[in-house]
Amino acid sequence: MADVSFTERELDVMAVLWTRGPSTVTEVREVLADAFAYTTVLSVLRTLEAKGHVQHKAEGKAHRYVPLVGREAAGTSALGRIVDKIFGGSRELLLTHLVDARGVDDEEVKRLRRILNERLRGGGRAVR
Amino acid sequence: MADVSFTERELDVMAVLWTRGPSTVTEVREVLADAFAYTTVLSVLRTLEAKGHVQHKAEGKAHRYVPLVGREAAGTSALGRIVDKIFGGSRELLLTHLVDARGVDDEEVKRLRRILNERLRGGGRAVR
DNA sequence: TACGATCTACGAGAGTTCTAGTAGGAGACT
DNA sequence: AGTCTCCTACTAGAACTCTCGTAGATCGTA
Repeated sequence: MADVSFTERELDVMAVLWTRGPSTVTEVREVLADAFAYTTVLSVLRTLEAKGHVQHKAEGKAHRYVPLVGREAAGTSALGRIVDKIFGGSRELLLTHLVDARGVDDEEVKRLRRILNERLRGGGRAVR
Repeated sequence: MADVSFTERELDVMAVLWTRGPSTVTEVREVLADAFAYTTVLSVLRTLEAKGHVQHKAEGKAHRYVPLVGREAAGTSALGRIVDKIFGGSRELLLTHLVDARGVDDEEVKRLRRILNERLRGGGRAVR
């Protein structure tokens, strides 16, 4: 699989496509937190397309952009980098950090634990 | 706190400082996976210093660079960005992803669960 | 002192990222 | 047909990133 990494701005745009689904420039622009020129958003989308991360289909005279890379692939890539470079390869350290973050209460920790339990209860796949 | 984000190469170098501790250019260079010119590594370190992420102290005629930003801060920043942008704010989704990664066996999942249990057993701090 | 090794400071070129302006096409309305 | 609006294509400049070369300082040693 090709490298799936995004620049800051590209990630902003991909985030919109992931949550909203296929969108036009105008739609993406409306969702973005900061105000950018229409052409700025268009440029980012075109760059993403050039890199093969999105694709467009005509819709009237506009283009609707469809993400070709899912959250999964992007997440795998980004998380891998973080685990390696920042947490020295330790997933434990990363998890510790995750639950020490502000705003994580016991309820959430329990939900997280449930995920692990389900994974252990055979919900998870075997090690390949 | 100032923005704690690193470019790819800066992160490579910070990773060395985090694992090895304060290091000279030569030391960092030896640890880096890819072969870079001495001056390349020096430049990265100088850039990091200009941004306030590291500091140096003289040691003989060489400089020893000390990280001013810890794994913690960098991790918080990077993880926050990923949770927000890629996993739509869901730490659960991130964790699911983390344990679905290749190479994660049941033993590791149990270790991770232990971390959560300890956190619940009051090892964790109260919610501020 | 002269030489070689080592190290920093500075400069710079190539490539990427970020932002947005301008030009021009196409549909809608008068 | 003329004009307004919306949209894409193209262009471009400023800033940043990545890499490394060259110059010059310093230290140890012959």
